[in-house]
Amino acid sequence: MKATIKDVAREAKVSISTVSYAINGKDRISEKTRQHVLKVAKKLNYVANGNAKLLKQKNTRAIGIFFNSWFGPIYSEIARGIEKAVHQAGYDLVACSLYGEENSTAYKYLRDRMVDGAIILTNSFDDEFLTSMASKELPLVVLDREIQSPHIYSILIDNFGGAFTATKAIVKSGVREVYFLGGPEDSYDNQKRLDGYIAALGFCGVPVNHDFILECDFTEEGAYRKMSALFDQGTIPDAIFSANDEMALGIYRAARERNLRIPKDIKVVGFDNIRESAVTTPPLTTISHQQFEMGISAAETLFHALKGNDDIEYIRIQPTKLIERESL
Amino acid sequence: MKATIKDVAREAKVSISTVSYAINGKDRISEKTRQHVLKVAKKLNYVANGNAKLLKQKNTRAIGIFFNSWFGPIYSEIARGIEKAVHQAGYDLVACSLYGEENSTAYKYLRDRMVDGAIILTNSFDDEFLTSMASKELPLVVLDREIQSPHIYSILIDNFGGAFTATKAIVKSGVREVYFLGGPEDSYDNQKRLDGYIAALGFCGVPVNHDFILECDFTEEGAYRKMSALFDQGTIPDAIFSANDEMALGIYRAARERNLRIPKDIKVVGFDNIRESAVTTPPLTTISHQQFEMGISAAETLFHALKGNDDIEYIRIQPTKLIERESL
DNA sequence: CTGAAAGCGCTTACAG
DNA sequence: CTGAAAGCGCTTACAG
Repeated sequence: MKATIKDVAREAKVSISTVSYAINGKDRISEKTRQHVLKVAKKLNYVANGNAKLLKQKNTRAIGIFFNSWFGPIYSEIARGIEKAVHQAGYDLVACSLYGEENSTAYKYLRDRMVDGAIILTNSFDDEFLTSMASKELPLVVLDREIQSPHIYSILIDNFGGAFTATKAIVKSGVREVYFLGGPEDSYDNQKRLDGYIAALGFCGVPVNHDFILECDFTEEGAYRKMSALFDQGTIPDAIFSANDEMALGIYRAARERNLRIPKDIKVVGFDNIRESAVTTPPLTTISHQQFEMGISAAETLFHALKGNDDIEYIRIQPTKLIERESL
Repeated sequence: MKATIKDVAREAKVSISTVSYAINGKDRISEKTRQHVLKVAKKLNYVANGNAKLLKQKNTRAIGIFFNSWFGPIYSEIARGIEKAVHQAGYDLVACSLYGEENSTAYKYLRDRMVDGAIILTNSFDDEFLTSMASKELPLVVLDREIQSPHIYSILIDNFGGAFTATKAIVKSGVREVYFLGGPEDSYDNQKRLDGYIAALGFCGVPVNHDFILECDFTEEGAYRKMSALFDQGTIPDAIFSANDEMALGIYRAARERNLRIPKDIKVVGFDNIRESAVTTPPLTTISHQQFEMGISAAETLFHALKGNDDIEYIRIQPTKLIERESL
């Protein structure tokens, strides 16, 4: 059985208070006593019970990172940034998924306040639940999503700006027939990216043609089908701005099957800079959001809130960058 | 401030025991009382303090998954499998990284026994530490690593079998000059994969040529450099078995720069089936280990151990499969 | 410098 | 069916 503070006290012939002081490095006891206690503790293989400690101390010194399901390639850089900042602050980071919904670990850990703060990478928690949970003692940071509520902070990708940059780059490369391959209409990201696309066309003096705006579903397979159909009816766009890289992969596959060359026959620009985009033939020109920095920013916002700062911006927008490769 | 059981008891005008019974659904109290208590609890927004609960109950009902750093694409499927099995068992799954080493969350959570069991996806914990932590109450499952110790179970990829299959497939395709591009010599995976390669050549009656065995470092960049040098000195292997997919990506890049065609000039087979391998040109033929099943297997092993079964195999080997694409 | 004691928020025999 | 009380393993005023 596991040794408790009592066992150590008995064995060391001191009181449990003394053991506690020794273990926690308080300077109230003599160095001699401390050393003695530490030796006994080591011998007994003693480690303090985390739950008892937390029960007294009230705070958990842990930050939760909650997401839908295990990280795809996109999330891992965000998580790395968060991890770095959280560690630096001396907190622990525990990741929980929402697999199982209301019975998921993420749900439970948030509801039971097993963490002092949380960073949320999913939209499976509904706004209402998050609003009801957030408090001064449990601030929340949501990524890529806007919730207007005290103690909830949003970090947003600059979807609009990224799409604007991508579309402008396409037009500058000399084409005027620029298609937009989008995600689901009700997707927040998609809406913003579409706005950026339209704004950039306007900016460049290219009229918007609504036939060029294709609705799809953000998946490789969906894009493959959509583009295959388009190609097979004889339409070969000069250029396509794909609202995410996954779909750009689908465009590539459909084009390759029909011997259409990228970028010669069709120029393609993506969004997200997923790992695959660097190794396609040709490598995909895309918009990168700075995941790592976004993670750092999320964690820092949280710690500011935890410190009680109340002049924190409720919304931060993370800049994007055009990654020029060979598909444009 | 957060409501406690006392607040609920006072407000509901019952004892705290009654509140506890009501909340936990024990059938010792009248339905009427229960409903009353539940209503008050809801009104007060009461949720039980997890730490206090755990302190009494002794076990955490949580499983830890510990890894080096945030999941690359390989790990996420394993995590998915683990998550599914853990959820099914009614446990929580918390993921912690080893970022920060001795001060990392993973280290702390294991040492402080914040979990009832753990699945370990890293070799940053040394064998000795794991051996000292493992017990009947805290069994451990290590992936892709062998530790001989009670209460520690290993789930291994069939590195040998996979390499054997890959190499045999290459020889069967009609070439006899098969190179091996390996990882670091002291890598466990690499050693087993090299053994499989050698065994397959022997099995097919092809003599082993030690000049064909190249040592590299499992990275894209390393492989790119190694192969560039090889090509530039005029050596163009008929075929290469790359001990992982990352390195196969480097081979592709070096070959592409020199207009060497795959598989016409060089056949390439990889190992791991990472996401990128499906979208290269041509798509990479590779060995897949069944990540998801491996995760399920890991979690199930853990729960068997937790239930006190003592006839569990200490080592399980996860089969591999040849994924035939177009690089062979 | 050290110890006896209260208390964190729960659960669970035990008594009635 | 309900309540008073012990106790889980700690921390931390308080007293000496």
